[in-house]
Amino acid sequence: MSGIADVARRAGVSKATASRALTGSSQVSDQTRRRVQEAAAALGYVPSTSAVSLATGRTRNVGVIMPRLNRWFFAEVLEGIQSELLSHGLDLTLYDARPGTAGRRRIFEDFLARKRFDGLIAVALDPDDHELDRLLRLGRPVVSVVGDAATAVVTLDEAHAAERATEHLLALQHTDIAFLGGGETQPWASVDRRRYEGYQRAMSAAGLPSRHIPAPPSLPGGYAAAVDALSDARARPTALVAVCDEVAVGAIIAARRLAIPVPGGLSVVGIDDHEYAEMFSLTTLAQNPRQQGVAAARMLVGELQSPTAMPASHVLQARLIVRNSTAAPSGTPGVVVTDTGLLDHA
Amino acid sequence: MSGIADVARRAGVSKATASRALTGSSQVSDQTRRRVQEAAAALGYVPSTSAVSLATGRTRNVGVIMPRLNRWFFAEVLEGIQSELLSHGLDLTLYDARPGTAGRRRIFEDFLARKRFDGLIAVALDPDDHELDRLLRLGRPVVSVVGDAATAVVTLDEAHAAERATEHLLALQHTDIAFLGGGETQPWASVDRRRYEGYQRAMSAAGLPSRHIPAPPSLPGGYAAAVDALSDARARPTALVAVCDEVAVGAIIAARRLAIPVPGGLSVVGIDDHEYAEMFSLTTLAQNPRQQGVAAARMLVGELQSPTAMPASHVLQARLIVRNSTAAPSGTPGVVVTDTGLLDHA
DNA sequence: TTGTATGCGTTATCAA
DNA sequence: TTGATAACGCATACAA
Repeated sequence: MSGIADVARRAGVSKATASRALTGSSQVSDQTRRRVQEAAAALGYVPSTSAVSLATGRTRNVGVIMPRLNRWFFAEVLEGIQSELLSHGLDLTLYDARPGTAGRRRIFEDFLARKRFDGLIAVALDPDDHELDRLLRLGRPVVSVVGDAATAVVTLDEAHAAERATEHLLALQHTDIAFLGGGETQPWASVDRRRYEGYQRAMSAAGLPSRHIPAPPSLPGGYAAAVDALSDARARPTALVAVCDEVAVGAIIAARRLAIPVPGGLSVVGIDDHEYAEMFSLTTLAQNPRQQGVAAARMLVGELQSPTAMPASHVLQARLIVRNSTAAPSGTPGVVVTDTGLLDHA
Repeated sequence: MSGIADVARRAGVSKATASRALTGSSQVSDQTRRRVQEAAAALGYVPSTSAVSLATGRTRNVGVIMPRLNRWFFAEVLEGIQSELLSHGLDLTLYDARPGTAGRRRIFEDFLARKRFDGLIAVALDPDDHELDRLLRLGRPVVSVVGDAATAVVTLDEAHAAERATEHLLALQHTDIAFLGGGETQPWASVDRRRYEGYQRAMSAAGLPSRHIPAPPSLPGGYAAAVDALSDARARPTALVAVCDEVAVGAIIAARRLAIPVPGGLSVVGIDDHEYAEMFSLTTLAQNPRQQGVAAARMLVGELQSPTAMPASHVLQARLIVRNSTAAPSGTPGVVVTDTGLLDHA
């Protein structure tokens, strides 16, 4: 409850020197600085954030806006951002902008305009033109995680990740490879689209036709779509590139249910290296969303400390982790697929 | 960029009336109010939050503190809180206070003390005495989601939920029922402990011994623990009460891997009604964390609008959803367990 | 190195 | 109903 005036009085100095001693900015003699600090500690002085903001124009707060919270990727990114901001003494205010909701409109029209933050991190926001405009007109630095810039950006090379996932299957001699994920008709999330493009690129480079099986981006979504797509033994592909690990795991569970051995009868590769990937022996292209959060926060903090031209770009590459959900298609000469799906070179 | 002075000038009134007209507090003639509002709209006037806070002492912001973000329960609660706050025009600042970390200490020592919020929502925080003290001394209303009060609280009746889960199995004639979850030695999360107590209560009421199988509170955790505990066919229980659905699903996957039919050879009941529950036909005691978030936010907002004595308590009861992961133990007279696990009365 | 005085953008008090 | 003016709690330009 005590203000800087109290601290100043107790230390026997003016408010101005007290302020200087505590913010560490200007020149203050070591002795008085110590006295002021002791007084502040003794009184349990905590500066009023609103007064500081009003006087300095800085909030010491960062906004984070994302389309949802309850998916592995988003939660991980958020934790990464949070921990990095924490270490800089910055607060985090969160905006949950689910696409197509009134809440999202409200956020863009009202909440962001309050500019309660020094900078903004947008995670997989996929803003439309109007929203992007709003974002940029804020006059605050913006860093995106996932997305195609216009702002500074930290992102996985989505297309390349999917391309390499596909190439992994191609190298195993698969030719009938389907992409599992993405919507049926409604507009795709940009991430899904880019991953699909990577898959297509690899397929056409191999002279093979693409094949798309729509699936909602969740484990149950992948499960349901896979149960459907895999039931017809004659028509089903020998391998799947899943849009993400959750969908991939859903597909593996579906295969088990249909008594299709993985990887003996079906290979599945994901993208993410999700928390569940190891348990399901899922071959995947690993990314590290937590690290992306940290990187984005760090980028923003740097920009706040010393403003630059901005639009930096930080593109990360996924790392292939081969586990036991991928193998050569059955019948491939030179390899034997055992019961347990282990691959033995004959 | 334009302030209330600009609005006042454009409307031809003083700053004071402009403020009154916009905040809607005092008496202003309809005509001037309209003029002021038009001026504000024309200028795109947005009040400075720090100035408002400094003048009023209110931040129009709510703090949310939770021990983690990347679990279904927490993400759902957070989404519920967020959406409710949004509809009241309140901002949300998030504190990720993972137990035992330096970050958590920093949050309690520094961040909360800044009092950037009018009130606080603590989700499954399990604060120790020192932390609780800090929380209460803040001089701001605190609402907990999950937890044993000292603050106002919105919570599931955890013990009763577990008790009913156990009773469901007892009614099916199970006698060898184990509790899956909770730590080996390290202090349990309070939720886990309370659920275990509910299980114990039902077991001893039935004159049966309790049996505890430790498992980390995650799907892979439940899987690993169940694989371990179920391998010995003679020693394994006929039914499991899982501490939560994620652990329950892990156990179901483990059972499938061990070729133990569910529910034919093993019944599993969870608590939550997680996103995955339906896909795995999991019998469970449903709670609605999103709704709990909404309720907590609503409670806090009410308290902010008209302060009361506080410590209200809002205890919710779980709802039993019987799916297909529970059945009578094999060999029970009067029932036949079919291949697919469907229960037929003979 | 320190103190004085002013500004930050509102709301709130007091007169008119 | 309205207007002038004083807080709100701090940082900072300027003067000493």
